Amino acid sequence: MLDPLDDQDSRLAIERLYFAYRAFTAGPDRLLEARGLGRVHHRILYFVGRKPGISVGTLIDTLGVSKQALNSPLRALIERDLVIAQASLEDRRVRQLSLTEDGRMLEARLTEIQTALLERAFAESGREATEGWHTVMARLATASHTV
Amino acid sequence: MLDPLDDQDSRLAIERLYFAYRAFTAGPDRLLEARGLGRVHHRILYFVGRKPGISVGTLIDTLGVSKQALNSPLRALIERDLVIAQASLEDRRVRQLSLTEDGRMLEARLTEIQTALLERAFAESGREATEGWHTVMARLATASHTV
DNA sequence: CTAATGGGTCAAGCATGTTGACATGATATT
DNA sequence: AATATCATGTCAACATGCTTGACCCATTAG
Repeated sequence: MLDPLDDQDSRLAIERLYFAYRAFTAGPDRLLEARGLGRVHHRILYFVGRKPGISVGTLIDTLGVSKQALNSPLRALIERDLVIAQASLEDRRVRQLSLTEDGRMLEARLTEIQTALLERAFAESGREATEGWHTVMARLATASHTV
Repeated sequence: MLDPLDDQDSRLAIERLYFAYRAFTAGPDRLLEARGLGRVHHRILYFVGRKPGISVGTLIDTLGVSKQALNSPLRALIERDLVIAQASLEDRRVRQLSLTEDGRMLEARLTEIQTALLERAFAESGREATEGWHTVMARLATASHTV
């Protein structure tokens, strides 16, 4: 086990996570802003890219927003031909969302910005540190369920 | 050097950072909401706690918001006797901010929530992983300056 | 004395979120 | 066939939190 962290160490960890996250979102934010898009659009692009054919309802649950909050940015993405909605074959009430070619390109660029940042930090830190990072982050990422 | 990350690994890292940060802010958010306070209030409490006697202008720069955006939440904290503003002795235009006893207590509780989360993840991950986490995060946290 | 500075405040505007209510078409139930 | 339920879309009203612009006061610098 570890020694208990003193106040200084705790705050150091808090600040590192805080500023790391800021750095992590700053790049995509700039690119999105140039197109008149925001973080919601980014999250939509990301999750639709992750799960092509995802339904609107599932997307709402994933993002944790109301359908009204989702509607406007989603419509914007569809109008810009970044996302396409197709009625499901099994249940035609359900609209299945997926990225268009343009959508895939934009999503890839956004993800790449973040990937580059992470990859660089990993490369500079070495394999062991990278593995440690993943170990800790995996626990943190699931902490919300257990608290 | 590391092998270049494939798409899967990159997305895993992105998602871990995303969800870890969500878990990290969820606890304080709940406590703050119960008092009618928001994240801005938290950040003010945090940075004033970090740098007692900090001026309003410096706080504005640190948080990266306009003075109008800072004004209302700061006033709320002062009215609730969590923060106290005193004219500087050298320059009486400058208001030096610090936490009251109540402010220190609330700030400590908020920080403790995050500390507990981090400390637990560190403890479960072991010393080496914790060091690796710090190594990577330190680089990420400063990445914004170099990009 | 005058200009610049630190800070406060009012106003208008925009973005993003919420809840409520209602519409529509498709599927499920009886 | 009639009806209920479901997935989704949309309009409206409202709250919040941010922005910029403009103007104020008190204090300090020149």
